[in-house]
Amino acid sequence: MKVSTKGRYALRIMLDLALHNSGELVPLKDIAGRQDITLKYMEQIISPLAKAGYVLSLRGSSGGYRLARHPSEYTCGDILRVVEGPLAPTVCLSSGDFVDCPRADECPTISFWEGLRDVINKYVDSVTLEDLMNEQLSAQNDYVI
Amino acid sequence: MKVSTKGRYALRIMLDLALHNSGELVPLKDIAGRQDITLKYMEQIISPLAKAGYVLSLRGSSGGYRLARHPSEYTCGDILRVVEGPLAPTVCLSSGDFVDCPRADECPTISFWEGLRDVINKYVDSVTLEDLMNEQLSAQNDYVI
DNA sequence: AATATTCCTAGCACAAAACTATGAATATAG
DNA sequence: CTATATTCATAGTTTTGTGCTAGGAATATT
Repeated sequence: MKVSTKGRYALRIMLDLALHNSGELVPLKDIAGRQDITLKYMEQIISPLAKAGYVLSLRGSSGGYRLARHPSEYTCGDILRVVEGPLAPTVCLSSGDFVDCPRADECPTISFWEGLRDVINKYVDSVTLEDLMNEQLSAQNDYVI
Repeated sequence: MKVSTKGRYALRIMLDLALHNSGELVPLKDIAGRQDITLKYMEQIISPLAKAGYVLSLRGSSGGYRLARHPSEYTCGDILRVVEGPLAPTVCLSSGDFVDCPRADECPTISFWEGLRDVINKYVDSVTLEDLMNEQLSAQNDYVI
């Protein structure tokens, strides 16, 4: 029941972009330095986020990435699902309809797992990138005072 | 974010025991037949459940397992945690206190993950083995009628 | 004594996760 | 217009975990 590093890193990358959201492009090298994630691994993680239109990119010198929307318009669930796939606790609930399992009809645990899937998704969709930003900013204030 | 087969099978094994809870001992071989799980793999899965006192066992001919308590006294969370370990979405939340992560203090996502851990555990602890039994039994009735 | 079970431990095959590596495409800067 | 800095695409590698298989000891019943 663990979220992979891709999911966790994706959240940190998006949060980093949100905190440096001046309108200018932020090169991955900068984020890599701040977040202790290798450049090459980050490229792989941000790639699906770019394809999903969550971040905008420009190549070449002084290129980089920036958010496509306001931080309040991304839920953590949005971001996690893009890099992790469906947030479902079983394979039979991952592929839209329960194609795989021959026991699906009579399965006494399926509705339990559906319930779990639903509370997970409801929760991760209740927190936005902006919420994480505020968390971060208030923690910094605590530190300064 | 997947539950392993151990967790899923553990639930099915416990449910099978609950549905055959006549007071007699049920040998794993019987459960293996009904549940399409190999005997040897089931042995491994039920072992921690026996050690946790969730099932009682007797060796030898006409030995087997039975539930230690009434089905209503097990939550799905209880069972899953015994075989899967802590139901936490990150390693840093799995080992009691966040020992591992040097970033824990300033981590802006930790409370998000704590929230996720909490909703997961709250949900899995809200469903009991008896609930699964009722699900199963009413499904069977549907089928018969 | 034979048999049927749980219990214990080790190993193995496969898949997935977590990176690393190489280099092409492309935009800017000087 | 060349050097440089970036994204983009793809493939390879290493490590870890999952999902089982195997063999046999211990123990209770028949």
